[in-house]
Formats: sequence, structure tokens, C-alpha cells
Amino acid sequence: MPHPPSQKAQSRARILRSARHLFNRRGFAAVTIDQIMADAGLTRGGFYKHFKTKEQLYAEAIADFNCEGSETWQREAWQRTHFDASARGPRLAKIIVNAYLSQNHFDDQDGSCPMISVPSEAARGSKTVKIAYRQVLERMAGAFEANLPPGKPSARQRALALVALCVGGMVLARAIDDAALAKDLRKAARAHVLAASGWG
Amino acid sequence: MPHPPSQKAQSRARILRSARHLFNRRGFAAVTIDQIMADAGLTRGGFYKHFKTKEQLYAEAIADFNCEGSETWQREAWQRTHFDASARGPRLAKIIVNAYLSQNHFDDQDGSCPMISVPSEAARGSKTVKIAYRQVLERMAGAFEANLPPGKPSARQRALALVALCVGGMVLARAIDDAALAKDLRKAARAHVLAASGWG
DNA sequence: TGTACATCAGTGAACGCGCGTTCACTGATGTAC
DNA sequence: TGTACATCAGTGAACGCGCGTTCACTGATGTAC
Repeated sequence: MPHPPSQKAQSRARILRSARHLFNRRGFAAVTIDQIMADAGLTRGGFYKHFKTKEQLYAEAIADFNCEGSETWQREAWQRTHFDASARGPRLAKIIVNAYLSQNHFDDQDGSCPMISVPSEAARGSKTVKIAYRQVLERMAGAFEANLPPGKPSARQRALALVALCVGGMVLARAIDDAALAKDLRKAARAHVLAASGWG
Repeated sequence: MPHPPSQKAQSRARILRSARHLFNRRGFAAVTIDQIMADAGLTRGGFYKHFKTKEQLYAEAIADFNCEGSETWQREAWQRTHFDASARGPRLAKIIVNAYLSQNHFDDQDGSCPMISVPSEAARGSKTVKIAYRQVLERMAGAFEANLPPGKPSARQRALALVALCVGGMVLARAIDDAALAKDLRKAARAHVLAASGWG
């Protein structure tokens, strides 16, 4: 097995990252394999040494998103809470909500959560795409649920509603052409989530 | 001006309806002008007698959606509330919420609200598309706001959060490949909206 | 009323263009001896 | 250690194909006389 040992893995990771960013920004159909490979510093033909099809890349690109990942808007949320690295429980949940509904996340078209950037396209995607999408959803719902007290509508159910609120607020904010209304949507969603959860 | 008088308007309406349904089901990029025209009972070339470009059609197709419109899932909601045609105020709001988060709406890929079927594509659309999108949002938010009591977070702000919750719940439900979780999302969103608004 | 004409919604072939995918090739690397 | 060979990530030209848009044309209708 010649060639530098882990170079292929690195190329694959670069392709994945480029794909995730470009899909986020422009959507599945509007992005070219040529563009993805160029963005990753490679050329067209090599793509099929890593992925079987464009659709498969799409699924992996969604799964590639990491809730605690390294996107700018995620890191900046931590910083704004004064490097409260020991934050746990409700404190952590509040940080997540604030980051998720932040202006930085709104502005970051490349690095945003796929639930916000590609929901309607995932709905039409393959089974593999939808499975990857559900994993992202479950991770966020799980983080919320763990920080909710038990109660009448189950913590799980309340967590799902809070996720829907966060995602819905950001998705709508992105889809309109009115900066003020977009801000209102984010603020309204954040206020409601923090009030309903008790994390405020 | 020859040709049957209002025939052109009828053709235009048919094209618009076909476009809205096909865009809803498959997304903007995946739908062909050929398919839209065929669905409307016309042929390719005639399209440009009605619309200047595919993008313009997209904007008009979104605007074509009517909140109190004639889609099946909308009518069935009224029926299920026992033809409560005199419903007003909170009673009406509850009917809207139940219809919006209903299984029928979930299943109706053709006739669903564009906020649910094409949010991430609208976010990348032209200014015209986003304006049309905002009008749909404002209509629903207005209907909610009118039925909320004044309060600390303004009725408007609470209305926006409720819209985000309804839309987010449905959007997420559509994007995953798990019927049970999809149902849970709809139920969680509905329960939360009705509880928070007092319409329950 | 009848007839010739003008209009224009709709037709369908054709044009460009770009994209996903394939494929023969390259050349840097690891392995065998 | 050195050398011939095998491997395979990456290259870039090429292939099909389908789509948005254009365009010359048609034919049913309304209008003018």
C-alpha cells in the first residue's frame, strides 16, 4: 500500500469539510463536484476514489457536523460566556441556546448547523441523508432533555419542542429579506426557549 | 386582442398551481419547466409567454399559497372541528394550529405551506422570493398575534415564537426518516403552542 | 351578415451550456529481493 | 544499501445527458369594413 500513509484520509476530510460548507451555503443541487474538489485543493476526477456518488457525499457531509465542533460561531459563544469552561447543566444549555440563536450563527452560512441550512433538502434526500440528519437532531434534543426537570409533558417531549423552536426561528430568519424581522425571530425564539426551560 | 378572453389567465393560474405543487414536492432545482408545463397541460415553449424566468415563477408560486386556501389538509381541519364555521378568536387559532401540525399537512407534499416545504431554498432565493416568503410568515404571525393577550414579551414577539415552533416542528418532522419521532415532534410542538398560547 | 386580416397563446424543434461520471494515464511512494 | 517493481491517490480529457431558453411557426379567435 504505497503513497504517504494517512494522506488519503486527510484528503477525504478536506473534501468532506468543503462539501459541508458549500452545501450549507448554496444547497445540494447548486454545488458542483468540481467546485467541492477545487475548494479542497484537488481535481474533479479524484472524487470517486473517496465517494461513490454525490448523494453519498451529501449524507456524510451532514453527519460531519459536530454540535460541539470547531466552527467560529460555536467557539465565540464560549468566549462570550467568559470561558466558563466548567459550565454544566442548565448553564451549559443556556450557552448552547444562545450560540445557536446568535447573530454569528445566523451569519455563518458555511459553518452553520445543517438543521438550519438544509432542512427542506434533507426532507427530499435519501434514507442515508435523513438518518444523518436525525442524528444531529437527536444530539441536540438529548442535550436539552438532560437539563430539563421531569414533568407532565415528558422532558423528552419538551426538549423536542425547544429544538423545534430553535431550528424554526433560525430557519425562518434566514428565509426572509428583512434584517429587523430576522432579529426579532431569533430574539423571540431565544426568549421563549429560555423562559420555558428555566435556563434563563 | 383575439383568443378567448380570460383563457390566458386560466393557463397562468394552472401553471402557477402546478409549479407550487411540484416545487413543494421536489424543490426548486429538481423541477423542470417541461414538467411544470406538462402538469399544467401545456408545452415547454409557452412558458415564456407567462413568466420571464424560472426564478420569477418560483417567487410567484410561493406567494400563490393561501393560508385559508383550498388544500385538502386545510379543509379537513375545518371538518374535523365539526364545521365550526363561526369559530373566531382563540377557537380559530386552535383550529389553525391543529391543521398546521396535522398528519394531513405532514402527508400533503404537494399542497403544504411553503414555509415547511422550501425554507432552506427560499433562504438562497432572490429578493423577490424572500419577500413572498415573508408575506406568508406575516400572515400566520398576524393571525396568531391577534389572538394573544397583551403582555410582557409583546404579543407580536410571542406570536413569532409560536410560528417558529409550528414551522420548526413540521420542518424537522419532514427531514427525518423515523415516523414515530416525526409524530412526536408534531405532538410536542402542538402541545407547547397550545399551552403557551392558552388556546388549548 | 360575411369576409379578409391582424393578433398572440401555444407549439415543438433546436441551441448552448454545464454537470455527474468514466477512464486511461501519471508519478510518488512502499515493498521485495 | 540499492534497485526493479507494484500500487493507487490524484489528474484531466471526454462522454452523455438534460435543462433553461430561444425562435420560427401555427391556428383559433376578435376586429374592421
